[in-house]
Amino acid sequence: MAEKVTIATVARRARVSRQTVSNVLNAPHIVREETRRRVQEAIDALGYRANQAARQMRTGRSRLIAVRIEPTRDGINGSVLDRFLHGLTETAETAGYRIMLYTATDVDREIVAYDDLLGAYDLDAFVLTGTDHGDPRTAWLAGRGVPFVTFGRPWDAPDAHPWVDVDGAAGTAQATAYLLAAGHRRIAFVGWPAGSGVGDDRRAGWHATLAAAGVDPGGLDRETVDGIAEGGQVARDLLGGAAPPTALVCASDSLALGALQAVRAAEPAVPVIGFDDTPVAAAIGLSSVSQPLGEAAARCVDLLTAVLDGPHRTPDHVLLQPSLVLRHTA
Amino acid sequence: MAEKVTIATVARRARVSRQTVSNVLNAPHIVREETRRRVQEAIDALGYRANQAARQMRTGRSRLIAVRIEPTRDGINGSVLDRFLHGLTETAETAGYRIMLYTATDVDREIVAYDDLLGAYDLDAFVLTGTDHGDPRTAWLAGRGVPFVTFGRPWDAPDAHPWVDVDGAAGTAQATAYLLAAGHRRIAFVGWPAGSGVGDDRRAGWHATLAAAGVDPGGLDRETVDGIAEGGQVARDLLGGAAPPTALVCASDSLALGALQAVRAAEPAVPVIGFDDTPVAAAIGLSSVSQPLGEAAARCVDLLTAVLDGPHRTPDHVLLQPSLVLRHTA
DNA sequence: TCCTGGAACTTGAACGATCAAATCTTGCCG
DNA sequence: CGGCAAGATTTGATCGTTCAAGTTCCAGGA
Repeated sequence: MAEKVTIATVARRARVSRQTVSNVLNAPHIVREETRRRVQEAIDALGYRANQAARQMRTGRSRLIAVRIEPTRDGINGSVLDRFLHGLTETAETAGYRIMLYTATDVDREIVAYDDLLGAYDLDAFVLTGTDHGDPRTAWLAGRGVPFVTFGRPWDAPDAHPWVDVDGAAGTAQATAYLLAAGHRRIAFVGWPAGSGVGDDRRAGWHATLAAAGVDPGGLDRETVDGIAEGGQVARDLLGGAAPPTALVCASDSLALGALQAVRAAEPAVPVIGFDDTPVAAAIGLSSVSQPLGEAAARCVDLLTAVLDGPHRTPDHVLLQPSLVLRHTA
Repeated sequence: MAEKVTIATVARRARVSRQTVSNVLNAPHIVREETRRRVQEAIDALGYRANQAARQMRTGRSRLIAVRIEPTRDGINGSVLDRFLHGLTETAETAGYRIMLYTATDVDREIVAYDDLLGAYDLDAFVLTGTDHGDPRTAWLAGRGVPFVTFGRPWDAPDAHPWVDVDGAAGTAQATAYLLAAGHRRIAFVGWPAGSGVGDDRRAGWHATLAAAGVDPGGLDRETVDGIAEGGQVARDLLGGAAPPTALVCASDSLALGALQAVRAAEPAVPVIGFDDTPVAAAIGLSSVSQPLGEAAARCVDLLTAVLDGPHRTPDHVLLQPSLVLRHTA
C-alpha cells in the first residue's frame, strides 16, 4: 500500500516549505517560476492530490454542489433529469466541483435536507430544478446566503436569483409556426391547467404565434393534468367537436403520446407535436420540442462558479432556445 | 447569520468535555445515561451537526459513495440508471451515506477517476454498474482494497466481490412460460450477440424453459446488436421465414419496440415481450420484464455498509427476481 | 487502611490543509 | 554603500473532530 502523500511530503522532496507547495497550487503567480517547476515535478512524481477534507476545514469550502434527484414520476418526463444530471456532473468536474445527490419527498423535508447538507458537508451550492410560483426553497436559501441556481425561471421575480431556463414559449411557437407553414389553420393546444409557470409559458408561445398570423385560436385551447390517458381524452374530445383541429401542439410528450393514439385513425392525418424530446418520442417517432439539457447544465455550473469563485455579482440568468425535432408525426 | 456551532459549543453548554460529546455520538454505551441525555439536549437545542470534513480528517472515512453516471446511450435503456440512482440515494441517506457522481468516457479514464476521487475525497466505496467479462475496474479496486459493490454479476468469478443482480434468465423464463401457457409453441428469442454476460443469461432463460417443456427452439434464436431498427429487422426476418414464430421474447425494450412495429400487421396477433420495463414500454403498452431497481439499490447499500461498518466479511451477493408486467402486447 | 480495578470523564495531540504574520532575498535608488 | 520596498519563502496557529493516554471517583476485597 502506497504511503500517504501529503503536502509535507511534496515540500520535503522539492526542498521548500509546505506553504510554498500550497501557493503553487492556489496562487502560482506569487511563486518564482523555477521554484514552481520544481514543486510541480515533485507533485507529479509523487502523485500528490490535495486532501479536500483538510482544505475544506480551513477554507470552509467543499467544492461540492448538491442536486436533488426526484423519484421517477411519470417515467416519461423523468428522463429529462437524467440527461441534465449527466451534463451537470460533466461540467462540474471540469470546473473542479463534484455533484452530490439528495432526495426529498416534499418541500419541507427538502429544506431540512438543506440544513443537514450544509451543516455536515459545508456544501458550496445547490442546483434546484422545477421551481414554481412562490417557491419557499429559494427564499430559504437566499435568506441564508447560500449560493444556488435554478433550472427554471423564478416566475414571480425575474431577478431574484441566478437561473437558467429554456424558452418554452419559443418552443411551442416554433412548433406552431411549422404547422402554420404547412398550411394548417386550426391548430389546437393540449396543455396543463393554467397557473403553472412552465405550462402557461408553453401555452403563450402557441397563442402568440397564432395571433401574429391572424388566426383565431378560439375553442382550440385545452387544459388537463399531465398524462397519456388525459392527452388521449382531450384529443378525442377535440376531434369529435364541431370544428375539429387539423393539428395538435402538446405541452408534454405524455400528452402528445395519448393524443397520438387518438388521432391515429384520422384521415387526413393530424400532425402531433410533443414537448421535451424524451426517449419515448425518439422511440416512436413523435415530433417534439427538444431542450438543450447539456447546455443548460453547463450554464448552471457557469453561473455558480461565477458566484463562488468571483466576487459577488448581480444575479445573472440565461434563457436558452429549444429546437423542433421533426419525426413521423408532423 | 447563526454562529458556527461545534462540538465545543455543545460541550460547554452540557458542561462536559468535547470527548464526551463525541462519545455520545459515536459510542453512546460508554456514557452514563444521565450525561448522555444532558448532552443530547444540548445537541438538539443548538442544532449541532457534526462536521464531516473534520471527522473525515481524523478517521479517514468520508461517508461518501461514488456512482458513475453514464451518458444516456440509447435513451430507452438509460432510464434504468435513473431509477437505480434514486434508490441508491434514498437508501444511502438512511444509512448515513451520501452519493457522489462522476463521469468517465471509457474504462481507462474511469480508473483515473477512481484515483482522483480516492485521493481528493477519501471515498468510502464505489457502486459499479454494468460489469462484463474481465472488467479491469473491479481488479483495480480490489487490488487497492477499496470497497465496492457491482450491480451486475462478475461473470467470470462468482465470488470475486460483493454484487447484486437481477436474475435475467428467470425473467425471460417467466415470459416464455407465460407464452407457453397461452398455447404458443413457436416462441422466438430476439437477443444480443453471444458473449455478453447479461445477454447470454437472458437467452438461457428462454432456452431452458422451452427445453423443459419439450419444445424445440430450433431456428428461433436470433442475435443482433441493441436498437429499435435492429429489432424490427430481425422480427421481419423471422416472420417472413419458413416456419414463423407465433410469439417473440426480446432481450430489451428497444428490440421489442422494433419488433412490435414489425408484427403490427400480423394476423393473428403475435405477442411481444420486452425487457427492463422502461418508461417507453409503459407508455406504449408493451409487456415487459421488470427489474426491482429500488430493491437492487437498497441491497447494494446494505452490502456496502456491511463491509464498511462491520468487520471484514466474505464477499456476499444477492440475486433478485424480476417480474413480468403484462400489458397490451402479450 | 490500603490497594486494585473499572467506569466515567478529561486532556493533549494529531489529521492535512490554508491563513496571517514573520523572515529572508533581491533589486534599485540616492 | 546604506536604506528600503517589493518579492519570495518560511513559520506558527488554526479549522473541528477523534484517538490515545491520562485523571478522578468509587466500590469491594484482603
